[in-house]
Amino acid sequence: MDYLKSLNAAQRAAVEYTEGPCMVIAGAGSGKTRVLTYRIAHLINKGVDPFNILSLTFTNKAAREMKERIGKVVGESEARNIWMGTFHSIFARILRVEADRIHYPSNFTIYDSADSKNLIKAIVKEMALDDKLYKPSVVANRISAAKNNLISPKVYRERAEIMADDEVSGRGKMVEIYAEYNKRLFKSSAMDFDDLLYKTNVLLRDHPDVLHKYQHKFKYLLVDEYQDTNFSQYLIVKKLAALNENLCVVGDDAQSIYGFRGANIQNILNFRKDYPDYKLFKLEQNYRSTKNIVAAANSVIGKNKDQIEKNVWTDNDQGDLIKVNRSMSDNEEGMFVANDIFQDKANLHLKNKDFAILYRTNSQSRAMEESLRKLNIPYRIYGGTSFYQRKEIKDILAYYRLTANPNDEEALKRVINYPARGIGKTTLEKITLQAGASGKSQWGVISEDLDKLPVNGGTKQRLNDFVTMMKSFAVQLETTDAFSLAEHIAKSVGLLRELYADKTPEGLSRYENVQELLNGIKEFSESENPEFEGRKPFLSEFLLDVALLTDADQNDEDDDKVSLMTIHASKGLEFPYVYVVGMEENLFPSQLSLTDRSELEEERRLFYVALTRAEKKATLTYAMTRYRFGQLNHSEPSRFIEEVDAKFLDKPETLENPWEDRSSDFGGNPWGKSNRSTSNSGNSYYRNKSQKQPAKSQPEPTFKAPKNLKKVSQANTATKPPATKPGSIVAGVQVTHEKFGKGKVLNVEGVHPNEKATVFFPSVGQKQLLLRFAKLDVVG
DNA sequence: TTAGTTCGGGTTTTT
DNA sequence: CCCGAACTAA
Repeated sequence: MDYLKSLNAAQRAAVEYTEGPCMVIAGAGSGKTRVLTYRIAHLINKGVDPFNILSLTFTNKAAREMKERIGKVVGESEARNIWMGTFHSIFARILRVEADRIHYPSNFTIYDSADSKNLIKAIVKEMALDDKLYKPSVVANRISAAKNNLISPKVYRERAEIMADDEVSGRGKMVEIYAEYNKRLFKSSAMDFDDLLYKTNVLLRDHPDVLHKYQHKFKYLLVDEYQDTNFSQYLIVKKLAALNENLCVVGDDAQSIYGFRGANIQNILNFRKDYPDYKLFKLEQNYRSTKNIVAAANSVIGKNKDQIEKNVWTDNDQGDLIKVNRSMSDNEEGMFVANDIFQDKANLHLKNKDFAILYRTNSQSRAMEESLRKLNIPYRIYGGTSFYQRKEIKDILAYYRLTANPNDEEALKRVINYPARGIGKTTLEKITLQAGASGKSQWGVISEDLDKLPVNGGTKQRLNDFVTMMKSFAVQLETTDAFSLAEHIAKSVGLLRELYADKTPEGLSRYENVQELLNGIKEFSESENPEFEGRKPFLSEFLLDVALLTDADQNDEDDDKVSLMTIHASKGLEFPYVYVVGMEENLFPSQLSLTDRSELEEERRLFYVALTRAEKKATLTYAMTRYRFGQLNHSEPSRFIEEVDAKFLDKPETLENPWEDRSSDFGGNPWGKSNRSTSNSGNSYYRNKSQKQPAKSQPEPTFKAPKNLKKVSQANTATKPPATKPGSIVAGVQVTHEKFGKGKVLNVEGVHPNEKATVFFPSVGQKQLLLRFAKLDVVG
């Protein structure tokens, strides 16, 4: 048991205390993962069957990596049998097994947040509510909060204070939306993210035999990032652990950054109430960062009121001070960071992957990317619009989803008219209406009750063709392997062709993305997994977890690239050199957090997380001006810079005067002289300087003028009489058309208001024009 | 019904 | 600036 020797006293105690409840408070960089890994390895070495261990992590990637590390100690064949994954993926798996208990099919679809919001949007529209008031994001958050606190629509109605909240905000119909939303999910054989936890609670509550089964199965429970669990998750853990109480939770209250998602620090604080005889371990020695970084981070987090007392310290070197840099603009900030990386790399012989750039919001990546590209520094963005969120990927996945689960409403809406097949908005509305009235899904309506649908024959035919096509895919679900069917569908619906035809750079990348997805499915098809008993997996099996995959789960080629990501995404990671950019008021801390103490404290913890990612050196940067929604705005340095004890900062005097001449900063920068955008930024800086005021106060008159002009010209066209007088257009007359010029009417057919004229224009040839629309003037 | 265009509004953070 | 919704033209 060599691994025990590599642990310090506190770590070792936590690893060896295997029976009974315990909590490990793990300061940043204190070897938490190490403890978790060895604890599990230790359990297995002591004879615990891996099948009896459930370990819940925050990301699937963390689970994968931990399994790998455990495998190195106890052997891979043992490690693979541990139940390890995120709450969502583990309990989705269990829900599929036990689906019939809660009256769901086991192949239920998992709606991602975009699907949820679309459904909410549709419901708000159907209920004829004000979509400004009932914004999908607002409604989704409210429903999500309810579900995370195990409040069903029924309970919601009974809770006066919740209902009162809605009334006060003018959203009294919230609970009606919630109820309908759940109904529609069920009808679609779908669950949203929160349902995966909610329904697990229902399952364990209403089916004692099931609870019993899993209590026996999971004799040892571990929960990582416990500070980020919500009530729903807390209760699942509590129930599962109730029999054996071999529960070990690991976390750090100082790193709780998911309060907006319902995470509840109180879960940590309440642990002692649920398990009065619990054992507490504190990991306080930091192995990651320099003394300066640790002390600076401590000085920041000390400003928070709510926290568990601990003393994080380190034996590491003193290290560099934390550098603070001011730039004139967001672009210049990007240039500074890229330039700094470039120079450090050369001077200190570092690799790209030694650097990370962290920001509060995804939109900040752009300025960084541009600058890195200019210096040919390879980088990788984590998060952002994830691969699976891209339109082209969601479109094609929607076909697969609908094939596997025809009741999936969101999938059906996505593909029924894409690529365009003449089934428009009106038709879809009729289908939805009838689905609501009949209790059937939309698919049920078009596949079973098509003759009752009040649409014309052509539309009926097209709907029928669509149904026939989808059925032809469905029959192959269990005969054709995942890749073959996926490829067949992509080709035969014409999606691949349509994307291939688009030769714009964006179109090209869309096509490549779809190819990448197909490659992924191919890989999956050929993977050898005992679950599939020697045959190739089916497409439905590929779909099971796809909604739970995120960018962080993408294969992590050990490329030598600079990492760019949000601070949230950086949790649990570490890098020698870290830049925290956009250190500005209203950005970090976020504007939305300023009115609420607990939210501001969460922002501060976020800053703490950012700082403690750094091993050797941290750099904080902020810009005086920043583009937001395409508009230049003035910004102030973040209060968090002030909150770091000044003795840990390298904050040059020159920062005091924002308008001094800094043009020499550009001397010897690696961009060279020819680079236009460098000098562009310089120009904007000088322009600001000469006006001696920040750019924000400029009212931008030049911006508005053309807008007004446009409006005027629009009004003019609107007041023009609709050109064609009824009855004046007959075969033989000469006409003029705004675009096509002179022409001769050859024929007029159809009855009002659908008269269609065939007109010959010497300029463009023969045209069919609807008189109701076309502006035709009779000549003479 | 569809395609093309304009308009308005949005930015936290993510399983 | 960038997206989707709404509007407009055919």
